[in-house]
Amino acid sequence: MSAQRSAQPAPGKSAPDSTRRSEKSRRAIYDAALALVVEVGYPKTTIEGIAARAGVGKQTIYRWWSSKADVLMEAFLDLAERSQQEASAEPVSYTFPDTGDIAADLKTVLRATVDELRDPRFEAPSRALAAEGVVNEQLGRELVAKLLQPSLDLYMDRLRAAQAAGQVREGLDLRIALEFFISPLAQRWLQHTGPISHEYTDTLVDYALHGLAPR
Amino acid sequence: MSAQRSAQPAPGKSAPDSTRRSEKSRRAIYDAALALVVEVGYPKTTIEGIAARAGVGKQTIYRWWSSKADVLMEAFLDLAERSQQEASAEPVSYTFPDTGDIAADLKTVLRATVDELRDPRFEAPSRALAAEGVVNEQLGRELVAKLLQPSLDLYMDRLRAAQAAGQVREGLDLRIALEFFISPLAQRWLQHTGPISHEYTDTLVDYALHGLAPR
Amino acid sequence: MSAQRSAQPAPGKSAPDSTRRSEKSRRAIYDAALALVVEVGYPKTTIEGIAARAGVGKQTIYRWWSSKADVLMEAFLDLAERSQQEASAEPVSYTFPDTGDIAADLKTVLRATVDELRDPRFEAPSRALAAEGVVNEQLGRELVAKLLQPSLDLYMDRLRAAQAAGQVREGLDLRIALEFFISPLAQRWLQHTGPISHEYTDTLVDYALHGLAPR
Amino acid sequence: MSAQRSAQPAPGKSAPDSTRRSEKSRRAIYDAALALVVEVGYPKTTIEGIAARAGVGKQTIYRWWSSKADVLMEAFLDLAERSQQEASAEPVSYTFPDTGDIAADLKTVLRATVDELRDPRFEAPSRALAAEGVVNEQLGRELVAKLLQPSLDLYMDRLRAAQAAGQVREGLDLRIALEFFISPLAQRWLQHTGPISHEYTDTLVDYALHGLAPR
DNA sequence: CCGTAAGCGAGACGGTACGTCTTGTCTTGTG
DNA sequence: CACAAGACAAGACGTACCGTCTCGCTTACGG
Repeated sequence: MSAQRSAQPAPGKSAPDSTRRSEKSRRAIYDAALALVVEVGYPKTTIEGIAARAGVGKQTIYRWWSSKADVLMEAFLDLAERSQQEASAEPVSYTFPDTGDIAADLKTVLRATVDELRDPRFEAPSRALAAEGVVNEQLGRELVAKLLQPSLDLYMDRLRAAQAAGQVREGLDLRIALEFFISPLAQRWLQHTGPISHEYTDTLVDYALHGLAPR
Repeated sequence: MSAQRSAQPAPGKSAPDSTRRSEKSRRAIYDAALALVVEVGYPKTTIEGIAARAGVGKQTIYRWWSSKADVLMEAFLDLAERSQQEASAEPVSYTFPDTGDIAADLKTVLRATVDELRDPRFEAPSRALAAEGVVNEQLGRELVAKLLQPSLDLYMDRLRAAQAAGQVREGLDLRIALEFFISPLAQRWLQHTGPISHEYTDTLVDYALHGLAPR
Repeated sequence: MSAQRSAQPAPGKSAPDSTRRSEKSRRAIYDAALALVVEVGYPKTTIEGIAARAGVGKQTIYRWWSSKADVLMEAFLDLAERSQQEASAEPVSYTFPDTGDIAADLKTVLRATVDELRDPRFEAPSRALAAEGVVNEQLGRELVAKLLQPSLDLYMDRLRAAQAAGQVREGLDLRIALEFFISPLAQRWLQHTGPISHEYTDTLVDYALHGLAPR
Repeated sequence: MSAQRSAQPAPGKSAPDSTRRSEKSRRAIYDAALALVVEVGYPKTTIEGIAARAGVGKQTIYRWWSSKADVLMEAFLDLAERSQQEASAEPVSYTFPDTGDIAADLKTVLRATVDELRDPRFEAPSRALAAEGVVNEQLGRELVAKLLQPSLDLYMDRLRAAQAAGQVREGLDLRIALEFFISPLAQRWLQHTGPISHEYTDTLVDYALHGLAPR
């Protein structure tokens, strides 16, 4: 992904030949990066440390990625992909449950999200990336596009179905409606403004749907 | 503020005597820190740089603050205080408008918030601190307590008044209700998930109040 | 001594009033300086360390001395004076033995010198001062004048007496003759070019007197 | 030389690979160190200053040397080697003149030594190293072994030849005899106890040989 | 005998250098 | 030619001292 960026002409520097890239090194770097972020935290995770732990030369990292955040982002995307493939038969894309009961479906998904946000394997790198994205707009947008947007699209689809089924008022901007479910949880998690739990997301769904329901 | 922290026993290191602290240096450090964050960004803002720009020895920074984030947080709190005092007759505390129309009042305040989030003087340090808070829970909580909570309390008061006036349904958890106004804006700003504008926050208020209104 | 230097007009800075000087502080500073040089070595002996150990403000040191070497020099002179007063009835000045046998007398004195050079109470500060004097000519000359010269004068007197008694050839430059006894020992001690012992100095005396004896 | 020291196991820190060492940096560091010692004096010569002047990172100094004194010692040894190679056809070792007249030969060599001690290119670093050696026994012994001993050996050889030729008494300890020529000059130079000149060393030779001559 | 001006302990201050750590580039061999 | 290894220039880190500068507090003197 970053390799795509690097594959751009990159004036003056001839781009590396990605066909000869060592898959073993890539894996080792991902693993080292994620492990270090979990163990010592993002700020103390250094490129040198990743290289040493991965048994890789520093140049191998600089050749393929442009920054520590870039490494971590790819490592995390890879982690997310792999753990999805574990969890589901379908290779790449999540599916959003559709039992016909929009409230129940949203609660199910949000409960799963809460669990994920609390899983320490995910929490450390997610926070690190989120923090980086707050300050670095380019990386932030990339994160949103690659990590967040796919999920949001599934929500949107489900909400559209609910709207078609008359469970959500006509004419609503679903992008904004969606935020009533997502953003409060996001903010509590990002800014430590409150505890997150299944009860909390359930309440969120109830309150928000109340406002979205047809009159 | 940091002085209060430093006033804790601080085992092994005798705490500095805050009565002899140089006010001039403190001011110069605040100004330098804020200016540098705006000019070169948070990661490239260094303690050495702040010291040099403030015309101050590094030790004077390390004596009174524990980290770059700590310096910036106090500098920002100080900035916030000063710009409030400029803006209002009342010395320290904001007031939340209460025209009797909860929708209008919320829109007013949120529009002001949008303006503030876009003011470059505020944006750079706020983002830096927010990012730091995402990753560093202790600092995150401190930020929330000192910067966010006072504002949230004013929202809560206003919502309670609206509830008393019958504009908001009885029995609602206002802390959660509040998040419908605050969190979507916060997330859009923090994560660059969407544009923020007066129109957006107006819509937010309309949608959210719809769900909170009495049946 | 340094007070005498400081008592010079010192343009711009009014000289401190030495009549009001705290004797207790001076003593404490001497003791601290000597103890630290013995314990941690000269380079790691700092003015701050001396002040802290002496329970004295830094300014009290800077008021009366111009440098670490200056403090140590006075402290050492004081030590030398005190240990002389212990050792002899006569208050200040050494005496050089005169048994009529120049060889025996020189051997006696040089043996005592060897013992002193090996006394750890003296060795650390002496080396420190000597080293400083190698590099800092002004201090070096001061050291020679105050510490070395008085002893050398006694040697000269004794050699003159020996010359009068016909034990040393007429017409010799005694200042140079003297160096045959003193310098080899000095060099061995200063530069670690060889071991120093009573046997060594005895041999030195024998060899040297051989060259100085009348033909 | 330091590389040899560094080649010791050096527990915990893997030793740097001296085959990849930058010769250019080494030269630049030597030059900078010597120049700074001459220009600003040893105490004001800092590692940072050397690095800056040599256009070298500080780490490059710390990688190969353990202290300022260590750098200077190697720089000085290198200087000494280079200026010997300039002066003589024979690559490394000095030669001591042997005209058959021991007095004349000693005077020649000592006059040359006096000239060297007064050459400002040599004086500043020599004094700095000598001073360091007074206080730091390990470094002192290293200095003696590497700088002084080779010269002393040549003296010894010459004295042995003189002894064989009947110009010096049998049975004398030549190591001690040697000191009559060397040490007085050394002390005058080190401790500023007297002026040094060709006349002085000539006298020294005359007086000392007098005592060493056969009866 | 009382104020006032020193010396004093304390320690904050603007600085400089320390020795360490990391960055991103470059170089040297190996596979 | 990608790679592991790691030397290199650069520069920030947090610490230790430097020498100067207030602070209050004795402490002795001089009006």
